Amino acid sequence: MNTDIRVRFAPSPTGFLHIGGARTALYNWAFAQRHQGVFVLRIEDTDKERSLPEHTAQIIQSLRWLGLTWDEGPEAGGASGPYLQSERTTLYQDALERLKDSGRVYPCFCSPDELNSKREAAQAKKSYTGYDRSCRALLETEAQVRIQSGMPHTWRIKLPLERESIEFDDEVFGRIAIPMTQLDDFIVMRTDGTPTYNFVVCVDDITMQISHVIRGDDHLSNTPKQIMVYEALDAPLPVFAHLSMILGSDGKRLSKRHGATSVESYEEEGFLSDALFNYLALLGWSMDGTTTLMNRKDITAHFTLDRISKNPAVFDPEKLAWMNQVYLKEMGASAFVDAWTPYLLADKLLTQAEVAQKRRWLEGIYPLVAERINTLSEINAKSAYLFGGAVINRDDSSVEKCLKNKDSLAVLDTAISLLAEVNTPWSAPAIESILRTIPQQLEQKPKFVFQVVRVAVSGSMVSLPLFESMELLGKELCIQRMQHAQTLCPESEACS
RNA sequence: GGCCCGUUCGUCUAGCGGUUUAGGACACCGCCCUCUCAAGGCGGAGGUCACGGGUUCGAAUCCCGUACGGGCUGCCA
Repeated sequence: MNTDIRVRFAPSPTGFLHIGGARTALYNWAFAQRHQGVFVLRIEDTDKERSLPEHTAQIIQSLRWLGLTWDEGPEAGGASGPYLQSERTTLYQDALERLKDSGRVYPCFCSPDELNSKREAAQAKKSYTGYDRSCRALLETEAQVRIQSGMPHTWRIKLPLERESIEFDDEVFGRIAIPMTQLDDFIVMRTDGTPTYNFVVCVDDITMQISHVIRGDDHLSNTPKQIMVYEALDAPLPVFAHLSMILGSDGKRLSKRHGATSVESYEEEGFLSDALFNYLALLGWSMDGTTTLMNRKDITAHFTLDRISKNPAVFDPEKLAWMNQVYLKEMGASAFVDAWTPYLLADKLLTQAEVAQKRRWLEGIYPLVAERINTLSEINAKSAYLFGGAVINRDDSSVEKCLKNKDSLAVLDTAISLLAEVNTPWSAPAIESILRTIPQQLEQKPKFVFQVVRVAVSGSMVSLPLFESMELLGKELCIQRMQHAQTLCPESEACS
């Protein structure tokens, strides 16, 4: 393991794992894998109001499901813990003390109201809205007196005013330069003694020795501020790589109104971890412009920061669906049945014991259904008729079109009598060769004959392949269903 | 308002000054296959590379503007 390469994913447990967060985690993970580095999971739970332990559990579950395992973090441990920000307060205190000792921060006694009115005034004049640094001019003795007297105060970082600009090289965006005039002496410690985000994130990344900060580009503009913290703490700068955001189909930030946004919901809808992984990897990164199907190994073998796109990417559910089918068709019968089982149980199609007992039979459904679905959640609807008894629900319009025909009864009569005589193994090819004799026998079109049998046996004009379905149903059930279907047919001309 | 960033088929992208009549994938259309639906095979349509100026023998590729979109500008993260 290359311990010089250390990356992290730092979600706030204020909700489930978002698709965008998952991609950020994935890129960090892939980068760590590529360089045999260390992937750290850190939970940014400083927002007491919105942070919930169950959200942390949910995020952890989603990361695991996607196969994004971490080397250090909750449940994994590690030498640079704790990995919950709420348990790291002494680290932030220590860092602040160091900044006080080195004179890189100063106390600010301006009240929020004061600050607000200053800001509003500046806004009205359309001039610089940052802090005017009035408390920076305070004599240290005066500041001490005020602190001693218990006057509420924050601590602000003392920016190096002599600098013209702060510049850094982003691995994705290239060189970024921000004029010093755009930066202010931002607060690092609040009146209540809690540290602010731009301070904590730096202390954490420094103490965790993060070498590459790979995160959303909403932090691009925050980076210069954070560089100031690194410098004040005399810490070496990490490499920065910012990821543009993921958008919905309308070009706006991906949100609830675009449909599912949580990794959890994609799992529930029956997307495969491998497929979501592949899709997310390609949402903003490409290996060569032509390869679209890549497994985890392919991705980690080729993943480089310089091939990450600067453009925001629109999340395309249709392409994900297509990709999921590709993976469904490749996963194999056994894995398929395993993945399907929770859905079988949920819809009470089978019990756990029946699943085990009928495993081979269930595996037989795989090749029929895999190329007809996009997600696991669609399997039950497509295959429900394979689970019923002699009497099944039939789709009204299918009955109308196929069974109410004057020739339907004759078709079923013939089919039943021919199939009843089968004493070779009940197989799809055998069934097919028998049924194929009916059209010429009755002088009907093959399509008509097969559709009548299909509706009789499956209940619908649209079903999985007919002969294979009949094989799976077994001889008895097929005949019983056809007999029941006959009760829905009008009397044939021959009989009337 | 200020600053920062982005802009190649509907979508994801390839492209890093000449090999480009801009390539691939999803979606779309047509044909073939066919017991339905799919899947698969073959083919097609779709981009004045946001726009306008430069630089250059030559620009999607470099530079400058404009437009549009996004981010930051909090004692939120």
